[in-house]
Amino acid sequence: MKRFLDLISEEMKKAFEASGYDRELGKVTLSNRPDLCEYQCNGAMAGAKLYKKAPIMIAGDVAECCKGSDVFLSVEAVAPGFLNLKVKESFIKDYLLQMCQQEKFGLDMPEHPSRIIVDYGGPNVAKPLHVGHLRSGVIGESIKRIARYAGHEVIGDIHLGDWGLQMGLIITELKERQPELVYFDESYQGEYPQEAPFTISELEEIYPTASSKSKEDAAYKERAMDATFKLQSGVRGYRALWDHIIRVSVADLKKNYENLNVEFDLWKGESDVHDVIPGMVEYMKKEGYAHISEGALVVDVKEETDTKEIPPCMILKSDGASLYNTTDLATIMERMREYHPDRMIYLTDKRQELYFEQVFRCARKTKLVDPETELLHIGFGTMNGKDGKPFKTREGGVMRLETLIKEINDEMYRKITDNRQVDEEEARQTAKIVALSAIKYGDLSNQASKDYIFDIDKFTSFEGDTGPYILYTIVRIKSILNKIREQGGKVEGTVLREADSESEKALMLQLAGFNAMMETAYEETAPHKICAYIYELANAFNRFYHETKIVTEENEEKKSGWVALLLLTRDVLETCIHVLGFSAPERM
RNA sequence: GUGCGUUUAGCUCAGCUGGAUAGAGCGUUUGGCUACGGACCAAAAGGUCGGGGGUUCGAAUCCUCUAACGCACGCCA
Repeated sequence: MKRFLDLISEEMKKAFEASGYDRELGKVTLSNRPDLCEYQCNGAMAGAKLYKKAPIMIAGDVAECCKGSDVFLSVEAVAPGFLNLKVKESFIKDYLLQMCQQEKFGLDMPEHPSRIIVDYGGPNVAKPLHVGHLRSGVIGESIKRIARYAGHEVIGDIHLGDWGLQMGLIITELKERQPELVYFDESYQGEYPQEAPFTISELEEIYPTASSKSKEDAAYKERAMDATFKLQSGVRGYRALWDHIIRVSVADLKKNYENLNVEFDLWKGESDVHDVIPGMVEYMKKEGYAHISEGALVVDVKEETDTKEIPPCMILKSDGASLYNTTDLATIMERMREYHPDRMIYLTDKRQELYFEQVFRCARKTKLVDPETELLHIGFGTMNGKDGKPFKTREGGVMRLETLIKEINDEMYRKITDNRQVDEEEARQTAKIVALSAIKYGDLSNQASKDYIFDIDKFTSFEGDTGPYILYTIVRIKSILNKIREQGGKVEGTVLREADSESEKALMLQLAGFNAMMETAYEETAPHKICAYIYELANAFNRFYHETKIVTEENEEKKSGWVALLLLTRDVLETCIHVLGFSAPERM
């Protein structure tokens, strides 16, 4: 279905053509003077030079040509040459009627859907999720859902950090503590136990302990590196321990991500490409892409047109070990082989921008990907505290994600139960839903690439540009619809009517912009545009609601039209929050 | 040093790819509850868009210089 704005532009272009001017001048945009008009066209001013004519004259000609249009209620030529447009109520109604009948409110599906892999830039196993992991999960989930809604095939891969020195450290520390464990008995031939010899909380304590020990004690670090080597060369007991570590961590990660409404299709990690690395390295050497520089194996990725220095992409360290680059490149290679995606999107902190530039260039140069495969890095900014510095606990440590979520859940529960009687269980559930909207909307309503201030008070507020305000609006609509049902009124099967007030028309115009907004959000991978849209939609609805008595309306036809409008507003809002990754309760 | 990013109201942020009087929210001030949910609505005050120069009929937006802050620049991820 065509965009609403394109239809209007089309009409305006016809008028320019009919008046003897270039039709391309007829581009229409949203009005930036809502007090004067709904839409505007500035083409007359752009054409003034071309036709050596005063803009107002051109505008006048075009306005004259628009008389009797099915689209425009009024077209005014205003000094110095603006064309101020208002659209006919019947035209808007017809557009919304079509929108209701079509799948996805008239959003066009791609002719050739893309296959997209979203890489969430993997948390490390055995380390608790902290606030730094929030953004990649929240933004990644939304980008995934937006792309799916736009008709593409999306595969989300958590891409765990499960293969480096960290694993050797954990194993070493375990050995220190429980050297009698069967995993360390190299002569052992039997089956290993099913149960892991540690819990998730022990694991979370073991890693930092081991990490700090290795920094102070060189011999300890030596043992950890040896353990890493043994693990990677497939020593049975070490592999069995590793399996336990992964299983325990993944179970915990799943629980945490579930709380955030974030899902992954693939739980792959760095370990999955371990076996293909030697072949890839060999290939890069054989084809002459890679060479030794300062002892390390590198691929040059600088280009003639560069204005800055791009260091080479390192494939192997001078000790022959692989590194992050190696696993990322091998992962790209494997993904091409297994899925052949059209596009890979990486979500990480924006500080890794240069790194990904190198890896992407290297993947292209070494032909690991096709020339048309898109590689996109979305670098997001830091989540800061109210002081503008990276978010910390009151004690100054890194805050666990679990803690943060719990704090917000509790705060929301307090607000919901404040001054009213609510069922405890229901209040807890509602608090959880509303809290999630607060966190996600707070994050997504900012541009991803910018740092933002995580202000709990602001995000959990029910007022202003917040998640809870959006939910409140949805719940309010549901409440009205329920009321009408209770009174035996008709809800399903109602049909939209022409607007008969300014606020109703404004609401309808906002709804008509849905497909254009969603297309833009997909193309620009910009969830914040969806937030801005639903905020305006919620405002438009609340304004309309405030001056319209729906339930008590006696003119049944009118009432029925309003109910249809409520349904559409609710559905569009719910669709939008769904792609943002949260949902609305029935009551709050 | 080089490159990238940021700089818009007291605070937190938009600004639809060059248009009219630069918009929201919070906070401040004022008005609206015999409530389809006042968790709302209406209104006021508040801005040399970091600074200079340029392109243009027209610039927060494009170009250039400059300042402050942040980040990144081969064996971490």
